[in-house]
Amino acid sequence: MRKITKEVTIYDLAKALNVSPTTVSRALNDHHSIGKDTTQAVKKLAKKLGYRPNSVASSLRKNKSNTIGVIMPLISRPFVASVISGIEEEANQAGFNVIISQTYDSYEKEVANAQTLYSNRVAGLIVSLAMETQTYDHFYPFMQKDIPLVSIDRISDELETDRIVIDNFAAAYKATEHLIKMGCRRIAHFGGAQHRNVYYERQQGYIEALKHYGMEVEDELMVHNKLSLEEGRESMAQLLSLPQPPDAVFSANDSAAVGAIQVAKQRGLHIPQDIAFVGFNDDPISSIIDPALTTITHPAFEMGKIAAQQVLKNRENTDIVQSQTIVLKTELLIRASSLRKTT
Amino acid sequence: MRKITKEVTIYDLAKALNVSPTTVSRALNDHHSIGKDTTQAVKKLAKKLGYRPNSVASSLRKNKSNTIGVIMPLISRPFVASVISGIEEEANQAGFNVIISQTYDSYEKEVANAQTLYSNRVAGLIVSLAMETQTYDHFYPFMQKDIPLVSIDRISDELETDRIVIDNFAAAYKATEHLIKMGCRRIAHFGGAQHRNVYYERQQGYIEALKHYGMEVEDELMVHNKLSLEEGRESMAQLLSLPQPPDAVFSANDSAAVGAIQVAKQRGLHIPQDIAFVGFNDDPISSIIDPALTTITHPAFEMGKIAAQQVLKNRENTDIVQSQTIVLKTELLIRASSLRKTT
DNA sequence: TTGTACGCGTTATCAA
DNA sequence: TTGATAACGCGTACAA
Repeated sequence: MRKITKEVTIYDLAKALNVSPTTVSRALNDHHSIGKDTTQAVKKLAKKLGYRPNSVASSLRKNKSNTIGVIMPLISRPFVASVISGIEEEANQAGFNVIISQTYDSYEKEVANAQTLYSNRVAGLIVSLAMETQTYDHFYPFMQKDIPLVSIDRISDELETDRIVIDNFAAAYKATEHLIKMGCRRIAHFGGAQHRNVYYERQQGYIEALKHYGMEVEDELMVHNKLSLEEGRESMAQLLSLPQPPDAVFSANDSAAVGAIQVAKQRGLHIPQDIAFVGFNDDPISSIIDPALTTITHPAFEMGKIAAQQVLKNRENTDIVQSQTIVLKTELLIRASSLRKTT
Repeated sequence: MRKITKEVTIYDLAKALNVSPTTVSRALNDHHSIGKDTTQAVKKLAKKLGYRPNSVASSLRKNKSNTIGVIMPLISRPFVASVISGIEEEANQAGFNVIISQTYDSYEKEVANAQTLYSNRVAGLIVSLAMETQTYDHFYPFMQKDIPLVSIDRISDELETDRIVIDNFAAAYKATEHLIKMGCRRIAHFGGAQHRNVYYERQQGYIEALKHYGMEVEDELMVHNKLSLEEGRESMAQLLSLPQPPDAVFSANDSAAVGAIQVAKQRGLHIPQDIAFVGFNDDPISSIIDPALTTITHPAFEMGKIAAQQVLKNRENTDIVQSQTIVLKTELLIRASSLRKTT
């Protein structure tokens, strides 16, 4: 039979040491006003008796927990997993925990998650919006209570928060320009939902590069799908059945690009001679596919760290501060899938 | 200037409706003893006033939160990400949240995470042990307080908890047997740290299969590394420089197998004719590498769901129940990397 | 079916 | 440098 031991509280410590609970509380929190010996004695006894701080009680009293809430579309995406690791690292260093929740790109789930995290009185919230989301009222309670709110990657103009993003437009422009310089003349694009900033901006970067180099922007070469491996395959098949198929694809993510490469290979096309590919994200699969996929690198871990830093920084800040937008650098990582010639 | 609105509490609702806070509390929790009209009126007003339950206060009062703690080695591993999704799905359905923490396979991190989760009074804990961990005292407080504790995948004999695992021995046996039946005669093995059950069992399955088919178990063919892609490469290079290199590799995970395949291809070896490969986990990269990697499928999502179910089931259970071990099925997924002949 | 009164463990406030 | 006291918001024994 297991023994259910009663919890040790600061009262128990106080009694045993003949001091007040206040003193114990302060000692445990390294309050400056407590004598060194007292502090040491308290900590020593706490250790001896196996005292475990009850952060629930502390959170209630302070009306704020030591937990940062995180809402992400899907943690199994390598990009997202890295972002979370970055958040965790920074949060843990500051003694904060992280509650992670997934939306599966559903608006409903996002609303539910936001409410739950609010109920848990998270000290801050880091969000990457669900694909579906187009209204933002569910974040209003956080803003009303001045709970730091930071958007990552997938943001919205209608949601005024600190933002950690990359320059999707520039990255896409660079990717497309690279294909052009490699001699590609009919460049297709796989894009995602256009109401989500990242996909819109990537498509705009693509379009702008084409225009700048005097190439036509053709609707039949701009495909919108869910950017899964499967849909990448389907879209590729569709493009290859055009009277004039493309000689390159710039995909808004790696999964779809990899699917497309698989189809192209099956059809006996030579990559990159017959058709070149550029993806986006630098997921692990991008370096495994053969030929290796040229892609855009994302500083995901860094983005997570900065997001957590912003939350921690804004934590005590009741002032009216302008929301910040931090834009991180991306790089074009050239690999075999697009390297038609060496410059 | 943002307004900091005061929180709406059950007291506010009570006053407005001229009932007691008790009634409000019960109504919100659908307590049977409260009249239908009262309940409805309370809920309606709660919605109108934007009442948000304070789960921190509730947790303190009940001395138990509605949060399940999760400790995993590294969430960016596809297997782990799936497990977490399974946990989340089940937990959310029951109105529970999930706090996720990573150990990065470090013992110290694991201890710290356990303490933090304990301080947060999680309602249960789901753990997949860090590679380093060899002592288990940090889980003792949970057992003492009868907080449901469930181990997943990476377990220990010394840690008596419910367990959700796969039959690593059988899976490894099947994988090795498959290679034998494909005509391989010098089968190497990539294994991980042997004090961690999963890697030990996989190696034992490998050894047992060799023995059963009258093949010799050679030390030089059993390589232990960290099973990363990079170390897979190194180990492969090393094996290929043997006087008698292997004609097959059974790797305890996919990453190392993929690295090995890359090296074999670079050396001009034909796969699977010259050398065959089997991995473990069915990670996304296993189907992207060319030739596609034969591997063992893991019901990761399912394992997560069951783990959460166990936690929820044991939640109110102060009885002395024997800890359960649930073993899930794996499958050998045969792909081109090992298919030397069709049977 | 509803209400009264208390306590969960901690910290903020004010006083000493 | 320390202490007494109240309060955070909720749930529950007990009473009505």
